[in-house]
Amino acid sequence: MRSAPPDPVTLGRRATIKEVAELAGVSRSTASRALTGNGYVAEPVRLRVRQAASDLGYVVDAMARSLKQQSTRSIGVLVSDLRNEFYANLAAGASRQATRLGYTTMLIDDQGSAEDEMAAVEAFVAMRVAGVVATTVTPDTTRFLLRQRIPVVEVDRRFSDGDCDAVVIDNRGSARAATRHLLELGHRRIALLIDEDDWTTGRERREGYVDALEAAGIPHEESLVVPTGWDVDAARHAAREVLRGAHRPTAVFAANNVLAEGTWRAAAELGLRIPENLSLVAFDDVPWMSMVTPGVTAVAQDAGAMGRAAVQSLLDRIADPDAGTRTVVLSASLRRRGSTAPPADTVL
Amino acid sequence: MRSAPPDPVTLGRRATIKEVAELAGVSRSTASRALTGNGYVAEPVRLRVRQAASDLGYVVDAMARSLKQQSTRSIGVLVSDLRNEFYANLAAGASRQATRLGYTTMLIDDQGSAEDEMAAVEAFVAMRVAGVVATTVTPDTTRFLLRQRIPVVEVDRRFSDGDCDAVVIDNRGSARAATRHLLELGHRRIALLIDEDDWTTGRERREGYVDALEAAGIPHEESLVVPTGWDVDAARHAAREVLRGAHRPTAVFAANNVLAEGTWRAAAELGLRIPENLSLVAFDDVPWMSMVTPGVTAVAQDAGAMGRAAVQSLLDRIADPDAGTRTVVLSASLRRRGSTAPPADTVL
DNA sequence: CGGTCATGTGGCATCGATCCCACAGAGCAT
DNA sequence: ATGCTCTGTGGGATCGATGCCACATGACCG
Repeated sequence: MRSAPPDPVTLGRRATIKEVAELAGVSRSTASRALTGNGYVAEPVRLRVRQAASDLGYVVDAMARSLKQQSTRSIGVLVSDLRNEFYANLAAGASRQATRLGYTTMLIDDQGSAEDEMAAVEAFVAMRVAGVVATTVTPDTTRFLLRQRIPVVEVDRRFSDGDCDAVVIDNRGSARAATRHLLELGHRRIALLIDEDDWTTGRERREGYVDALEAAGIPHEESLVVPTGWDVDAARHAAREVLRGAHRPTAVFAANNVLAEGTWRAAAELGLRIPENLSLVAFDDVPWMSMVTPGVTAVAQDAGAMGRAAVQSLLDRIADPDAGTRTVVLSASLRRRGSTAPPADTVL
Repeated sequence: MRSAPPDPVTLGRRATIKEVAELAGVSRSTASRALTGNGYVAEPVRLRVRQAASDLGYVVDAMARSLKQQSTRSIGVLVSDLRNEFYANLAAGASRQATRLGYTTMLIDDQGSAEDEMAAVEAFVAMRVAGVVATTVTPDTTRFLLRQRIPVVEVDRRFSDGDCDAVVIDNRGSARAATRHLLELGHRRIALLIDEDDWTTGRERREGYVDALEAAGIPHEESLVVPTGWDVDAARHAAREVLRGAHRPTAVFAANNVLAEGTWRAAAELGLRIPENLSLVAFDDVPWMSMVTPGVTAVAQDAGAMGRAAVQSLLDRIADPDAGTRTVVLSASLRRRGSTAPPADTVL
């Protein structure tokens, strides 16, 4: 029976700073100073300690550290659905920015459910995260975190106006620009396909649509605002209804990428050619919109930038907890593609 | 000066179990038992403690708990690029499964960089995660974690054959099926567009392609295997080169969704009609492939299922650290769409 | 009435890292 | 010599929750 040398890394338990200190022949205090760089340590001692740590494969126990320091270097990121590219890009931007600034990220996908969301933030509180970036679905979430004195940045949509920082895009202005684009092409009957009204995103997009119509002196026709469910099929059915009639709109403004997909499929099913028979503008540019023929004109919001900005805001807030709350409004741009053209029966 | 009642939640620090115990008029031990449910507590006492906890907004300190218990209920998930839908779906599947099983997730996007990857796993070790699910880019990552005695499950690609559990799909078989589909349609000159060979994914897809050709008795022509970079532009250029010649292939098998996008764009630029002038099969089905006309025939792998399976494997491993390592191979299916048809000059 | 058991409760050490404080020794000026 | 500063090190309390163990109470039996 060969006996392997007792390798503290491969065999025993995980090394602690006490073991590092013993191996280096110093006290725990000195080892701690040598490794963290806080306080005096003679150079040769520092080297000895570092060597011992690496020999033992020592990695600091973040639990013990933050218990003592009463603070962590991690933030919580909460999104509604990672499978949706918008949230995925948002999360990626946030996570990378956090890493860059020396924080680790706890990311939770709450599936858009209020219950899961509350469970998620409880986990964040338990982990004593330094702050949270979230696309919430109820105002309770932010309220709960603020009661626990944990800074929050709401992203994409606002629920707690003024009570916390936020990062959003100019939904109203972008929706107005998209609608104006259609008006300038000569469209007069423009349908708005929209899934909800409770969040600032939906409400503001609708307001922007109305703004543009009013500015053009066009009466706001209630039947052209089409409420629908949140998934592709619901949107497809709703679009089919509104596009079937003889007096159908000449253009559709879809308030998000899912609704745009539904509209696109409905048009194909009805044999409507885009843009000859129907113009289409989408809110939220996603890859398929530039892959199809013709490409879909869309409002492009930079989700990654929103994530980065949110983390930046959060860390600013952590650095100065008493500053006034701030809302960062990012701009979005309209990407013109082939799906929008003057209506067939119009001469400009 | 009005003096507000001293509200422990809104004002002071975060409540500790000691404060809960005092408010309930019991000892810390009893409070702990009442809240965790381990050990005897009389029913009225339990209620009093729970009430006190909720009055104070008490949330357990996960740091202190896991320091004491020497274990955590969180796992690390490491992916290469959240902006890529494949990884986003994988992460979503993993995260949801973990939540379902009572674990929290630390998710890190390492941008496909070996350095970031090592930093990420150091953070995981520091947080004392119970295990890690990762799409790694070097064998070092897994090795490092295993040395720290942290269970690892490699997903999508394997680097540490046999040393740890893994969840992959049947790349070779799926690539074989995709190639065979083209052969059955009558194609004989089939190009393979591929970006790398170092990972098991690329290597196995290539092997599957070769398998199918050999089985059909078709000589493997070296010039039809086209190596390219990893982004859309590189793929587009490479595809343009191979599709330009007179003696061009009648079909292209793109080894992932990015390469398929490049091929699609190159074909459009060259005025090649799909499927009349060129058939296209992709590995990894993504939404645009069913939005464009014609739809793109593709091997669909269920990334969410891979994430779920990986977390399941990880928790199995945590439950039984000494079991033999296991590799779960998920199947993928070929979705036939309009982009594949018999070559123009062939009569079947 | 003493002993045993079941049911509850509290004291206290413990997890690992940090950091305040005390102190040692060296160098230097008074 | 005494007092002072500067550099460097170690002792020990501390963070919050847990869970072992000892002990208290009451019921019940022999």
